[in-house]
Amino acid sequence: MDDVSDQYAPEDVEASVNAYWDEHDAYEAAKEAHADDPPFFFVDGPPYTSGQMHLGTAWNKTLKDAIIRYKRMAGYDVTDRPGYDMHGLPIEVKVEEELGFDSKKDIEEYGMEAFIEECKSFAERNREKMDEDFESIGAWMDWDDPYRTVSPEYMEATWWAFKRVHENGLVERGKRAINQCPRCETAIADNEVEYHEIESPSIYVRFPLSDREGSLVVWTTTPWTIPANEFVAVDAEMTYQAVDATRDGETDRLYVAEPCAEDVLREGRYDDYEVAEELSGADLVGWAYDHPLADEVPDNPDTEGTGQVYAADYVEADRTGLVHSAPGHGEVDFERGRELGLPVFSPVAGDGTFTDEAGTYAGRFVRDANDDIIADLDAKGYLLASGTTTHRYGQCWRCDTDIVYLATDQWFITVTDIKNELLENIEDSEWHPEWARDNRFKNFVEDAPDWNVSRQRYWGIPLPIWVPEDDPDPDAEDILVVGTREELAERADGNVDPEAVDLHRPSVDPITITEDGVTYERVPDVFDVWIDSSVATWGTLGYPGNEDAFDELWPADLIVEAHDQTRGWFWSQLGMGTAALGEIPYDEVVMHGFANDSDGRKMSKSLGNIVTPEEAIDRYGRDPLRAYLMSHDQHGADLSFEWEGLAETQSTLNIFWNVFRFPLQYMDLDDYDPADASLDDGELTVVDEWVLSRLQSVKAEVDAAWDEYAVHDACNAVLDFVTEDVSRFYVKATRERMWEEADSASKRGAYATLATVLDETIRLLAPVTPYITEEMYRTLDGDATTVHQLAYPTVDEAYHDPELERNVAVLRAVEEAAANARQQGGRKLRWPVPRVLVESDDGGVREAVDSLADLFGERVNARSVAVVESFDELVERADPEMGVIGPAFGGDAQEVMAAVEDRRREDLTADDGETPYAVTLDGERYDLTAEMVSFRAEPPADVAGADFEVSDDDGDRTGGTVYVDTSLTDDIEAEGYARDVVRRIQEMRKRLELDVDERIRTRIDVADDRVAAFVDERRDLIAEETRTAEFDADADDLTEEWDVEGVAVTIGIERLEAEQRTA
RNA sequence: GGGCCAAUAGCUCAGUCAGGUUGAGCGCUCGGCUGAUAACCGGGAGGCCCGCGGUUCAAAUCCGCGUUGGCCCA
Repeated sequence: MDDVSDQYAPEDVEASVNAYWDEHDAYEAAKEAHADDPPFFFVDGPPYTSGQMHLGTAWNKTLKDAIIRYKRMAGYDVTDRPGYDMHGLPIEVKVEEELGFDSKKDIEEYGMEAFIEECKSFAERNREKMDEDFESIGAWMDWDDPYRTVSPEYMEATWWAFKRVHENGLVERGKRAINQCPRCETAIADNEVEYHEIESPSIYVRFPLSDREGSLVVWTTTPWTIPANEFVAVDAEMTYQAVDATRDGETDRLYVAEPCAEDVLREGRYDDYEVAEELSGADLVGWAYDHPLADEVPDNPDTEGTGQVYAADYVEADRTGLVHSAPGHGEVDFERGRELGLPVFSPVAGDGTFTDEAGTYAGRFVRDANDDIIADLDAKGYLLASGTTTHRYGQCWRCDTDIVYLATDQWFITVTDIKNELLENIEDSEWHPEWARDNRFKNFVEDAPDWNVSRQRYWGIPLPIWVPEDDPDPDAEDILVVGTREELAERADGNVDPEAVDLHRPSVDPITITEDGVTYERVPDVFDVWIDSSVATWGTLGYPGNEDAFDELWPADLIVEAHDQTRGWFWSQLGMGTAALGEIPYDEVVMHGFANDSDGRKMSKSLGNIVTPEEAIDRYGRDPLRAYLMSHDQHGADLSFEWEGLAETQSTLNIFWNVFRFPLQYMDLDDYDPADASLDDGELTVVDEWVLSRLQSVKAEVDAAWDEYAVHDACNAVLDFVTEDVSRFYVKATRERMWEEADSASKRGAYATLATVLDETIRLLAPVTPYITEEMYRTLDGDATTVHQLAYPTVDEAYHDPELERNVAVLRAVEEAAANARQQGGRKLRWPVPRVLVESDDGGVREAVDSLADLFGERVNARSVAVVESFDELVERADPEMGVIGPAFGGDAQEVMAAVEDRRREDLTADDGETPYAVTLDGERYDLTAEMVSFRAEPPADVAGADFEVSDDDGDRTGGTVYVDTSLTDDIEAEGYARDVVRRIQEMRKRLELDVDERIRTRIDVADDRVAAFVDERRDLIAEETRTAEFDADADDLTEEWDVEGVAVTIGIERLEAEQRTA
């Protein structure tokens, strides 16, 4: 116990605990201790291995770690396998950057296999770094065996699932409108598209009508989609106008929506116009027009149905009210085109260049061709107006390249076919907070489109789809989907070793399968990386390779992620779980928030407001950071990171440290072992009983909080208990008992109580602050290898006494008021007061104080305590009412006022009963009416009062007033001065660094004779309190002059010779 | 453009579901305590509860419309 540091130094504690954990395999011990407990299947949402830990991931892993530690202590065998998401475009893009690549061509030239190797080693390097990061914040997970999405077993889990999805009839190949990143040359999912403001062309184009005079006017920001225009959409309900517009003497007939007419004509710089006709949108349907770029793009399908007006629900009265529609370049256009049975024309390649189908524009990058297209339209007289506009536009989430919308052939999981099942399965999961599921997640799932799972890339899990070699566009029933490596080995042409095969590209690419005379080859695509993590619940268990664990554990009991995962992992798992197995793969979800900067803004490089976990740990330590993060709302609310808040948390833990350290030296002196503490040994006082009861209440509160995974409530309840109840009240009330030299039942009771409180508090906080609690546990007990293998404390009703808790709550409110009154009376706590009166009209309050009167008297340092319903010594003093006195007495009013002011009621009361009150001035009597004087009740001289307030059993407020009599007697002065002297001697002892029990020689010279007499009178008390063996005028190891209440007191102390030091 | 969440003391947050005198911690300031002492405790100052409407005897709380921030979607 000697090596417990005076000051809570997180870095020292954490370093020593870390070394201890390593040396004693504490993590393994904790796991082993609960190996036979019922299982708890936690699944780690795999972080992506493209970067290092930031504050948000630190929060996430800390929360998971706290829950895992708690669950373990609560008696579960917890699955704690961490995971890493290691495939995907983001890593490819980083590696491309490292290698200086610009396009897929560079990759092909470098060699696919070499490139994939680079991606793999990049992901592995990052993973190892992240292992260290997560371990560095104390996350106890199975770092020796994380699941990695690149491992053959894990990849197999996706194949297996996808095969199930196919068997369920939910795999489909088809043309869809997709987002294409022209740089990465792959389709990207809707949720991989990020939106930003860009400047684009803004053009108004005339589409000349075929069968009548005039033109339709459309507006677009993507001139490059006009070559693929196939129809114009109108709102059937909207009113359209035929407008004869005149410019430079020429008149054009233009068709636009009525609300848009004026704007369009202004844009077209027409001088004048006349409305020739009004029509509904429905009237326009079926009208044919000539494609304005028919000459330039001869391949644009000129079939039955194209080049016409149709109604569509995506039309708004915006710009022109007529919408240029190109099914090959937009999702809504695509859907409507499909309904109408129109062909899909998308003359753009994956790299964003026009194909040969685009005629004169072939080979040009689409956005580079905008100007030519505009010029061609202008030359042909179809350009009504041309300018620019800023608007939101999608870009690739990884390389920030603006996307192009294309219609290409992709592989889909048709989750829209099972929408109802998805929504039903959501109901099987419990979310914290609830609104995240019922509002946010449900809305998202309702709107979710089919899942495009194919990516035309390299670093990913290859699609396990084989298609007939002579049928590149097969129906779903004509494809083969392989579910396992074993199956691949069985069905493949040629030899495949299931143990050795690397499922990555390019090694799987050449594998063919021949069945029933048809040879199949693998489609070259890889999976969308969201597929990888979507199978994490069984991937974690090594399924399908390992079936036992799956049968026992699946589905997951709990997952824990931030709110961005509604669209991510929460969704992908629901989608995959439902499509493959018909079930949601997790039972409970904790959705936490984001770590923002102190202004609530996102931390970002560009804002320069990033706080790293490393910096936070360097400045304040791991436990303080963990406790700080955990003390904030864990259910969906964002955190605004504040350095001051972190500092505050550290000082809270410092209080915990002090509470822990305080009894050690006394226990040490008495050879008391806190590990053997028993509440049956010694005598429990009312404060002991109280703090033990509070401990039961706190455990009940903490238990309820953990049930909801409200880690913040659990953490704060314990920390509040430590600071508020243990430090501020219990320790203060118990100090003197520990200071007693002789062994006593009371002291042993105090030791046992504090040892019990510490033991349980340590265990209650262990999940959140693992280092400091381990250090404390090792100091106090250390019997088990680690505190984290012990059982989480539970409520012991035998020590629960709610009535006592209520009474003490009243006592504390009253005590606070007494301190206030003392301050008003100018009497510091060290000086006793003759009496304290508690006045309350509430019987419950009086009973509470009565029941604890002795304790109360001690705490407020009062010689006597009285509890009364009303304090009968209050003095009513007069306030003259000048509004009445003035008019009544005229010139004498000022003197009357002075005579009335502050007089006691009985002194003012007229003795003849003629009038209520009277005063006499220079022998002349002035009668006063009741209206002329008001009274206020005041305590008598030397008594100060202060109000207090408490809540009663029904939660209503009640209270009263505390009166402190601060009058002095010789006896009180003597004790006051003596205690002032004691206090100074103690400080000097401390300065000399004397042992607590070391005896001294003391000299006291008081400059004032009266005070000197008081001090002399109490020499015994002083000697006892300061362990003074004798008073000696020559004691001078340390001499100091003090000012005690304005009197100079010179004090000297001296060590005794060695043999005399202990009595 | 749409959905969800948040906005309360200088700062971080309770209180909002179930309407009934806005609380705590930190900071500031004044004081106290003292062998937990580079620790600890008390008093005080400090609030148009984001704004505007509405419901109600009564709104921080319920409803509507906005503003700002966060997340998600288009």
